[in-house]
Amino acid sequence: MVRRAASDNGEPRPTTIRDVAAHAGVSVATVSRILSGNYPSAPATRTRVLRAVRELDYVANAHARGLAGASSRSVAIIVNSVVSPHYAHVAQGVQTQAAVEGKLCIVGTTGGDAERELATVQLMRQEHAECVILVGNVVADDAYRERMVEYARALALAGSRLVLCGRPTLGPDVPALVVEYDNTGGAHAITSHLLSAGHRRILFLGRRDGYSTQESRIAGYRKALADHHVPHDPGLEVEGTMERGEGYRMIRERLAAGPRDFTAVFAGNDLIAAGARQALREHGLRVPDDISLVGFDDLPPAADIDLTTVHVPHEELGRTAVRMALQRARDKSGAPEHVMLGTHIVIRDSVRPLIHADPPAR
Amino acid sequence: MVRRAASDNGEPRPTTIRDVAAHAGVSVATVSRILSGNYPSAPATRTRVLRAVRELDYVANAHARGLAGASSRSVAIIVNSVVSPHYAHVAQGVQTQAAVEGKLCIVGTTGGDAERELATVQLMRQEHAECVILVGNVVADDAYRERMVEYARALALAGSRLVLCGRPTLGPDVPALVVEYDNTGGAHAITSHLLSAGHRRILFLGRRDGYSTQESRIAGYRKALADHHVPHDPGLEVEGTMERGEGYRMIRERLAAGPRDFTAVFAGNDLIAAGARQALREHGLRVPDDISLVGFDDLPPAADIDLTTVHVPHEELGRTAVRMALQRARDKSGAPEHVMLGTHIVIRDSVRPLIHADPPAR
DNA sequence: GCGGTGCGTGTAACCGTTTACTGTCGGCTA
DNA sequence: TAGCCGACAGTAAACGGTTACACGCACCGC
Repeated sequence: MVRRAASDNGEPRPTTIRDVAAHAGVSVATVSRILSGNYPSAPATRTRVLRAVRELDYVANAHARGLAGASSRSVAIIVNSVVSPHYAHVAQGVQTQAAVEGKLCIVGTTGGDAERELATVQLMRQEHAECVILVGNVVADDAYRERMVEYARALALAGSRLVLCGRPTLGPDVPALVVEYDNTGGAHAITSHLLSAGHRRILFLGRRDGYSTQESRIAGYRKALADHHVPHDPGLEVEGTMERGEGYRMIRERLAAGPRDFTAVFAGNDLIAAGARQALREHGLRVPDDISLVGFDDLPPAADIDLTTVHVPHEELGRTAVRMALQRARDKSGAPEHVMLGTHIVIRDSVRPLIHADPPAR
Repeated sequence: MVRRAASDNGEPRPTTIRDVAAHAGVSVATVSRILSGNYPSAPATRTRVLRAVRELDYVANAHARGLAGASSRSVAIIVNSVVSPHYAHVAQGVQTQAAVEGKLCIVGTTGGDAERELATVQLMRQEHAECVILVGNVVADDAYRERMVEYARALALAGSRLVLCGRPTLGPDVPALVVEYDNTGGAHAITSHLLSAGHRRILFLGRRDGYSTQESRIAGYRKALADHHVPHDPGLEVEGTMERGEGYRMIRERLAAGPRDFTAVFAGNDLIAAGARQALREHGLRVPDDISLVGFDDLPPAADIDLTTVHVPHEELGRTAVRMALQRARDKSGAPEHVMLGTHIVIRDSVRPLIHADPPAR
């Protein structure tokens, strides 16, 4: 069947590689090769083809390319939410590196729901993204883990690499790359900072179970206490989710329940710290004069409220994830499988040395 | 050529629709129809096919689908940056609505650069996204506008709809949908709020030229002054970009330049307001006791600093953009082309009535 | 008993690329 | 001058779906 020329019927359609080939008087293979770049071609032909591309305003169809070619030229990122600064910064890193490598960036959100996360991974599987970057924690029961392992295998089979970004591995024999950051070290450092300032009763606000980043942070907190020979009081670890409102609630309830038995607060992230700060202020306690407060993440609220916190290299995390995955696609053997990025504390103005011992009530 | 079965050679590959068809003992057409949903099919066949899909862990190849089918099932959003709360919230809305409609979400970032924006639109054109949502302002020279119009036509030709989200239209005969929000009304309302509290000398912090949202906001500010018969002093309009640091800088420089000649500050957005607030505080001026301050956007920093501001329905903006575009894809005639979303002021604690007239120095 | 109807399914063309395999041609070597 | 080689370019077979068209068959009314 003869192919329609762009002008021979009423309905216009986007120009295809065949139109370009015809216009330049060459075959489609030649056009394809010249556009792909790295094939030998006569300068004259090359010029003719490029001129045809320009004159016809041709852009290649990504679906056809993805179908025929080996690679989809796209990178997928799956996060809890796009508005949460933590994820947004990682996503920014992913997007940046994707652009550098000439890849498209696809995003999916889960709202923290394990079921939606699994569904989104399937979606990305359909898409044959070159890599699927999973960011953030979900509470993982065994059924979830099992299905995720199955999906990880399927992804590997389809040629895309799964990258776990700041979350626990799936197991030794599951094909996945891991890029994480030093939660324990950061928590240790900032707890030590408080301890060095004389604080002994430090309230920890966050999650204890199921969320690996929080578990690591609390581990760092405990280890710092131990290293400084300060007895560990489980009663100082308060449980709450990672939102601003929860920080507010935790402090409110704690202060309502009895006399204050702590001189410093270590919030599991900056959002919680912001909420906690508000509750403290409403209770007449000013940071840092009356009480010291630190957070974790070094994200927007932190600078605004002069919070001493732990800096997490969020964008670098995203960039590294993409880089690792694509590097591994090129060179199966030489590329790293596991990267740990460092963290460091950022000192602002939310900690004061403890002058005289504030005797704990409890 | 006979098609390989999944097991007949060493290299495994993802299962295709043919594998499913073979496994279920039907033709590929039947599988495709059953999976697409809306075709009549015998219950027995249907069950067999679905079981085969499950047993073989089949997922359709999105590229093949996009190539063969009419629609790409994807939605594209192009923003300045993913970390900026304004864009992040719009993106969240887009993502949410895309998920509801079963579409994939592709994101591109421009960093505010017109050239990158154009390149990103081309990228989305390759992708044949069902709609391309452009958010945010760029300074538009004529060359830019001309190329964008050309791209808009090309997008329309390829069957995807361009949506301009909170940015000026491209012209009457350019195929594009527009969804915007009431900047002028919001600025008018919040300026009136200050005026009603007795303020007469209100410093405006923001951009005057080239950025349509800021231009609309300043127009609302001026109109409110006029409506309240307050003389307009161009000297009270301070020029700066939309970052936090700029708010800080503008206030610093203003206060350093001479005696304070204003009793309230209207910041072009909340970020600027946060920066301004810090500069004011460092200058010994407390908000709201010594000076009133309002912002625009109602984004995260606003609640933290108790800022009275204008609420912009960011997520709704994103959702509406997707909904409009897809609705229009279904029904070319009946769908709206232009939507204006309302804004309203949110009163917190950053404005105080002016008790006695603070005589302007200038 | 026969054409009509409609449901359910199969056949195969097509979507727009990439790329393995062939072919051509000019120039160089022996 | 024959033979070979390398540089370019063309032919056509994939890639994995969707869907127009054709077809078989059960059931209907006459």
